[in-house]
Amino acid sequence: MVGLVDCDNFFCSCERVFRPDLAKTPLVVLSNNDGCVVARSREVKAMGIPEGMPYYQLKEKYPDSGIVAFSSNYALYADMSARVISILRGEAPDVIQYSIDEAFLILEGMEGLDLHKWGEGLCRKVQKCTGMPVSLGIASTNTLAKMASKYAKKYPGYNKCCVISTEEQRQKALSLFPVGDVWGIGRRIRRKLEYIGVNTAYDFASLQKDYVRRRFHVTGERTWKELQGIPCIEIEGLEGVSKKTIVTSRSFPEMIRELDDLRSHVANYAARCALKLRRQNSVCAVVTAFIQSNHFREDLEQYDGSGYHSFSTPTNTTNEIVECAIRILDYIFRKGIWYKRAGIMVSGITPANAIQPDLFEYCPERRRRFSEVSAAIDRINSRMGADTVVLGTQQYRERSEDGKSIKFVNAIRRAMKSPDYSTRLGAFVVG
DNA sequence: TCTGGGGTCCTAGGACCC
DNA sequence: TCTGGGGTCCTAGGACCC
Repeated sequence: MVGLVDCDNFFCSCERVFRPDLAKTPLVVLSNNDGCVVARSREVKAMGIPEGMPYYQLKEKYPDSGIVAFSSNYALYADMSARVISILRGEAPDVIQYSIDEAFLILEGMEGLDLHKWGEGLCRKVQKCTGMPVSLGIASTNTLAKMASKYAKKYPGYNKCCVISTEEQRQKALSLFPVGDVWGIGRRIRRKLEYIGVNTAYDFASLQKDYVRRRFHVTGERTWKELQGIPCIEIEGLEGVSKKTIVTSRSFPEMIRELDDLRSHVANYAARCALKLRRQNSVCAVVTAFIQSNHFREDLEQYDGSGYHSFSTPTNTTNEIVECAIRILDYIFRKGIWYKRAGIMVSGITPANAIQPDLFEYCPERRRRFSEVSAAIDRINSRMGADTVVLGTQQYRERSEDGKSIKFVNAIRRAMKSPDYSTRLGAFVVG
């Protein structure tokens, strides 16, 4: 059997752990730049407010709702996630973290145990030790465990833990479950299925295997099998697995038209990608940069530009990746466009300890020096705080009216961020 | 005025190889 | 005029997930 632990309204619950006064208050957490709603408390969901609603629309449509909004506080969420996972590791035979707020539990060697009772106890313990409310689904496959966790979340009668172990339970669970809520069935496939009269997970599981294979390919067939109770979807954990592509991209709080300002953003995203590469001990062979106009503003000229560059010898140094990104930016930049978003992607990722140098162009001395600079930057920033040391191009400049003085400013708007309660002592110092 | 960010896998089709 | 068979690698686009 496998279990799936899912934190309830994770981001909102993180905020509530340190603000118990908001336990019953409708709560939302916003995306970068306080753009749109990315997490909703139970009360907000009950009001029918959809995920992804722009924050300004929320304020317009629900002016007196008493909804409290938070900017996203990723340091807090990452730390709360680690706390929950560490409790799970102490209780379950094996734990695979699947996302920031979910983990699969491999429940081998627990035959004969009352799994429901065990699960209830586990959820209680997580809540007690971390303050995080979680729901647990237990079944014979990952897809069924996911389904069970949704039942556990939805119906208080399960007391946070739902087990699907008998054939009878499986059939009942399937027949009451909307097909679009099945893990692996997204919007597109749901529409196709509903068109042919398949509305529940039970309907889907009742289709002929060959038909499912033909219409929905291997991925659809796997989901179909998992619903029958035949495990065939492997889970890869978050930890230790090297990413194959790494992206850093952001929307800007305001639109930008100057190349100079775009450069600061692009340099920062490139530096961030380089850091992520070094953290997983990798190098990349390809850097891609892209810039986009504001797609919501149909009245303005639209432009999506992108370009890439391949290194003859793969690298992870900040200097090289930033330099390369800026060069691409200069090439794809078009004057007169109001830009709203930019990003950097690194790909062609391989282990840093197995670099294949270019036969003719590789300059070991140059590379060695850049590597040392990056290593020094990492050491300083890990001790003194992120971005204590950055390259000159990474600084966000704001010119004064007369153009004489330059001020360095923050790039992302987070007007309603909570303090970093669990990771900075200073968070508790008033004033 | 204000609209997020980061990933993976699969398939089809083209290029190329022997 | 006739024109095989089998395979790999790469890429773009689609679909999904959180």
